[in-house]
Amino acid sequence: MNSGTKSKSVTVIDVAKKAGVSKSTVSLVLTGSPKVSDKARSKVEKAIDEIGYVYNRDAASLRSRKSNLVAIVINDLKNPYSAQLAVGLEKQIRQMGLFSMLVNSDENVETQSSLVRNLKEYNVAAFIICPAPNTSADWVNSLVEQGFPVVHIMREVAGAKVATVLPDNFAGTKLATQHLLAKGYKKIAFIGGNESISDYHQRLSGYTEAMTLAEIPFSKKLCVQSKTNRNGGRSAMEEVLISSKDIEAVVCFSDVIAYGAIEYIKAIGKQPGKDIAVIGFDDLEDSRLMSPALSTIHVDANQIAIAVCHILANIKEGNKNKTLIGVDLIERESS
Amino acid sequence: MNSGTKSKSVTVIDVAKKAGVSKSTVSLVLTGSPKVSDKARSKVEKAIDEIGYVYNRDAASLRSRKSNLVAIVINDLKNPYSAQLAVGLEKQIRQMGLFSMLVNSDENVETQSSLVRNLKEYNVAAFIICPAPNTSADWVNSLVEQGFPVVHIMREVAGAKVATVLPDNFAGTKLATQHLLAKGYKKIAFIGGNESISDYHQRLSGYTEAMTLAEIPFSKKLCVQSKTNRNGGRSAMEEVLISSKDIEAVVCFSDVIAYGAIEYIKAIGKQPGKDIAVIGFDDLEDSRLMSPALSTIHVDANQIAIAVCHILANIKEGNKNKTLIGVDLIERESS
DNA sequence: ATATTATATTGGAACGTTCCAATTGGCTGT
DNA sequence: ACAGCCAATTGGAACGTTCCAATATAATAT
Repeated sequence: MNSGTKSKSVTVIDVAKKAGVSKSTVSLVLTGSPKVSDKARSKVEKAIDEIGYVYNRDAASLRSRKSNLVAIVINDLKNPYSAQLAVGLEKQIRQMGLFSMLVNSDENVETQSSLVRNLKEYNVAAFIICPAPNTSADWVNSLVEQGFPVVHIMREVAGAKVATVLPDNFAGTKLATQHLLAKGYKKIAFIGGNESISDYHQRLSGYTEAMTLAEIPFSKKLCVQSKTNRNGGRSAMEEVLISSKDIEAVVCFSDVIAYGAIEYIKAIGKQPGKDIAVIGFDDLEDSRLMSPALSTIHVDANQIAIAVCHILANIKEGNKNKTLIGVDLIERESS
Repeated sequence: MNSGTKSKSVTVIDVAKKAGVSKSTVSLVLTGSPKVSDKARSKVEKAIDEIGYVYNRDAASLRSRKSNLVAIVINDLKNPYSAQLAVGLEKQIRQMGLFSMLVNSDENVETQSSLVRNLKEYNVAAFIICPAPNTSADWVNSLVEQGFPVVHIMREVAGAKVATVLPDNFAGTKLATQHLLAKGYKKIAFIGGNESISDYHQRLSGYTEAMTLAEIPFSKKLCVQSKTNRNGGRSAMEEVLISSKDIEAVVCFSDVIAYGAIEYIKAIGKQPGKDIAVIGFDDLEDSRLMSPALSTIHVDANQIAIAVCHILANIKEGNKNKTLIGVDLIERESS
């Protein structure tokens, strides 16, 4: 198709005729102006219903140079936490009286920039971006310089002059590691995730910080990177167990990684939570339901959404700050 | 904000001046017309780069009454299969040279109609809808009558005059059930899902058909409905085991339901795939990786996306047909 | 050469809305 | 009764693009 040609549209002028007022008055009603009389307003509203008028936002935003479309650029919709976040953002944005559209960059920086290029043409009012790996600061900064409000979520781009909302990754894995230390475990691994994304470094240093404070020397062998999907967790667990058979506990980069790790632990006939303690990060819904239920670091997606919308609402202030969202330790059966 | 006022926009006229041609020529270049000389085209393209011009689709679609925006209205983005489907659709639509925007109805019919009302204002060219439960045929039909191309996916709305693409649910559960029967199981339950959505009935009848053909009398007790999330599967499994302790196998409404069922089976100390066989529906990525790996009915999300785009491309034919996507039995450890 | 056709280019009108400056109408106070 | 004022309403211009009919240019045939 590549076209959606509607026959002949009902315009504001048709409404005006039907209601016996001028098109300007109709426009005022549509934009919710307070300076229109109740009588006129109800006449217009009645006419709109009768005549089946649909507001044409193309014309409106062309003329007014305004938009209430917010783009949410998600890195990977298939990731359950991303999906949860997207849903939370969507709801929150709608509550602000704005409208959101969701697109998926699939962790691909070229797809991401192509999407954003298109979205600019569609006159979006703002961008909420969970940046794909290797997103360049220059790219983001130029987007901002062009006048687009931009908020980053979950990941930081070094050098980007952009407001960023993300969980307190450092505190999270520190908490997780200290929880395992308190249980008496000493040989603790950190598995999953990939150094091409900023949260990896933060989560890794939370772990090393806790280990260092406990005066346990850092061992590179105990840190194994992987893809961020379940399979990645599985093979990272396998790899770390090959080099260090006596591991007592693992801090996982995410819940999904933990799922994979638990799969592998079960597969070799050991019991997660008993033979090897496991703790995740995110607190997905499934983590509570699985068995053994997964201990994890809870990150409230709604809180992130609320913080993002707060920044969006005050974007004129030119907020370029980092907002850290607090995290909670959730202790379940796996640790 | 509620506005994204850009200072002063660079227009097609500025490009024309810079390139030394008329605005009409620039427009022809932008729309990819073949009737513009190579020389003029390259002059224009150079000017566009130099001057930093962004195409204004609001103006374009206002004037041309065309749009290449396709809305994907998903029922529940948190559901992994929906997410997979959404990603597939997005990619496929982009390949057609169109642009897609994703919104989430959250299984709520009011949210759904509010979203669609808004999307109409944004001049979308077509709607791809996975209808929320209790979507009315009248509502859909009026959308079609207004001239919007509409394709339904995954679920049918009785009485809706709309092209629909969905997996062959009936064949799927029949296949699944016959697979279990061939393994020698006779006491087979069907759990999960909810009669408010059309695929439930189709999947249920695939099961009953297979049972009837095997001359096993239908027992209502063996069919337990539930919410479509993991928890639903868990409690459905629990419920069906209370009334019939001797169940040998379960056909699950979906993989997610199967995950819940397997949780419960493990929780009561039995072995899924050994004590009780389990088969799912969808074939999520995790199903292959978990242990025991889940037997399931594979439904190719990309094939669905391709079928949808095919219909979209030929929408002028007024296609109102049902397109069934073939399914495959995937035999793994759980059965 | 000129007439003919095909090809490229062009300026003005139009899409449906909002903005602006101007007008109308209803009050109040004198 | 009239000036003054505030509130509500209004018509025309403008937003940036595409469409259309017309013109300019190039290529071919006579």
